[in-house]
Amino acid sequence: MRQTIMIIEDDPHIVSLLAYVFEDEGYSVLSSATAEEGWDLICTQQVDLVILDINLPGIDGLQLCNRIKEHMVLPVIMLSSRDKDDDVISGLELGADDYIKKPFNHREVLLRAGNLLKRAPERDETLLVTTGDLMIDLTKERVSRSGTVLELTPIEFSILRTLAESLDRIVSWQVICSEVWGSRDWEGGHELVKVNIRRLRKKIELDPSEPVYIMNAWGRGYRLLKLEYADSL
Amino acid sequence: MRQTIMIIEDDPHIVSLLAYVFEDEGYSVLSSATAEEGWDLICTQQVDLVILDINLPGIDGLQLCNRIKEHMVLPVIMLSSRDKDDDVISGLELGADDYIKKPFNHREVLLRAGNLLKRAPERDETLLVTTGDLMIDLTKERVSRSGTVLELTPIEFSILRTLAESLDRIVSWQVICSEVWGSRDWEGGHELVKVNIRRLRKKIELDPSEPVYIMNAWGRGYRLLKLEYADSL
DNA sequence: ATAACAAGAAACAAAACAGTAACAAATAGT
DNA sequence: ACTATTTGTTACTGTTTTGTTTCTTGTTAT
Repeated sequence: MRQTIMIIEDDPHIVSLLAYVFEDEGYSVLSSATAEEGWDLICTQQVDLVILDINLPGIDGLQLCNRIKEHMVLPVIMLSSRDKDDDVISGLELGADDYIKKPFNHREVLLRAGNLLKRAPERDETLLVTTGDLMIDLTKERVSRSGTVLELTPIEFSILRTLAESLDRIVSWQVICSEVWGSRDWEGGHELVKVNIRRLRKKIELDPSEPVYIMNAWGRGYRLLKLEYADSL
Repeated sequence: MRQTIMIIEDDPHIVSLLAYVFEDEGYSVLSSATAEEGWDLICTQQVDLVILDINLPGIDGLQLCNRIKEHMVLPVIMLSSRDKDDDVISGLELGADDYIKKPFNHREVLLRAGNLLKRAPERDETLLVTTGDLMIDLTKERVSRSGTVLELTPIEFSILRTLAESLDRIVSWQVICSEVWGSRDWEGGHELVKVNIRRLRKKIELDPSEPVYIMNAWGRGYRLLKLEYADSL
């Protein structure tokens, strides 16, 4: 899903420059010359980030920023030619996430925007764990690999959740046992985990005999590896 | 719980100004004039945010930022007198979360720091011990040398952890025994430690017959030496 | 220098462990 | 009640780890 940048700025040159830069990087761009129109667009369209000039005719950028922050969770970058510290400060105090002074370098804008967007999705979807091509949605209890949904049984999912909650850290079979089955007579616990790990691997690993996600740490337990994602979804 | 700001900056005036400002707002402050010392503090102390000068003697701020971002989740604000766009950009590209140019307004620094901390409320509990090219991640239970992961057995790791927790100090074989095996009949304990130290060295030392990391203190025990890092990762 | 002792090295067997498969019991859907 | 799926149990195999022993090398103190 492409992310959308909303540019609110009355200087058409700046708008077209920014639009060009962001579209070139694969973003969708919306723009508006006034705060009023911008607000309407923000409310009706799917917007992921707002770039907002301080100097606007009518309602100014600071007021709009304030309004945005009161009503929604949405990153805002303020833009200003005024070089006074006061503006930076009032902008940030009103909740702006970043502040860039004109004239700006377009690479800097891109990077700062990217920075904010990187962080944004983790905020509301805190319960999504990803590693490599694997996506584990702990809220919806759904697991997918490269987009295709994997059907896990309750116990399989429960084990995967336990591992995902300690992503990249080793989880002993004792911990898995207590997380998945609650208190349980420990006899056979080790075996149980072994067998179910195998069943889980059969479903989530491309080649279960050469596991990539669930790795064994000899004598210590299992670890769901944190992998950087390949560029496929 | 008070949040801790780490300031890495070689100009003592700036350090004391920032320290004053942040402490006044209720933060705890740690500081260091060099990247090396700063890194050690970040690894061993609970730090929530780093303010990092670009110009530092020895290893510079950009390199340290890079290293931090590779190993932990921790917001970084770069600080620089250089006003060139290139610096801003390379700082942000290396993963810095924000960038402030000197001279700065102290309110602005506070607000930007507050912004980052708001977003990253959970403290990443990375307990990292480094010496030379060795990295021992006590949280993830993972050891790497120059970036490559070393596979240690439970006992090997347990010994290394014991030594790492007393970095640069001598640990007797009695202490190793009780840390690794718990209470144990002491017969053969000395031999056990000897053999397993050897096994450990075989894996972590480049040349096990010429150990660099784990040194023997004759008649007293072993010591994991604290080495300054080569600039290789 | 040399005895006394600590540490390094190598080899071996026992124990612990992970992976695998097959099968029985429990559970849910029809 | 019957079938399919899920879950628990047991058994087997090959591998890795670990404790023990023995021998060699190196260090310290007399």
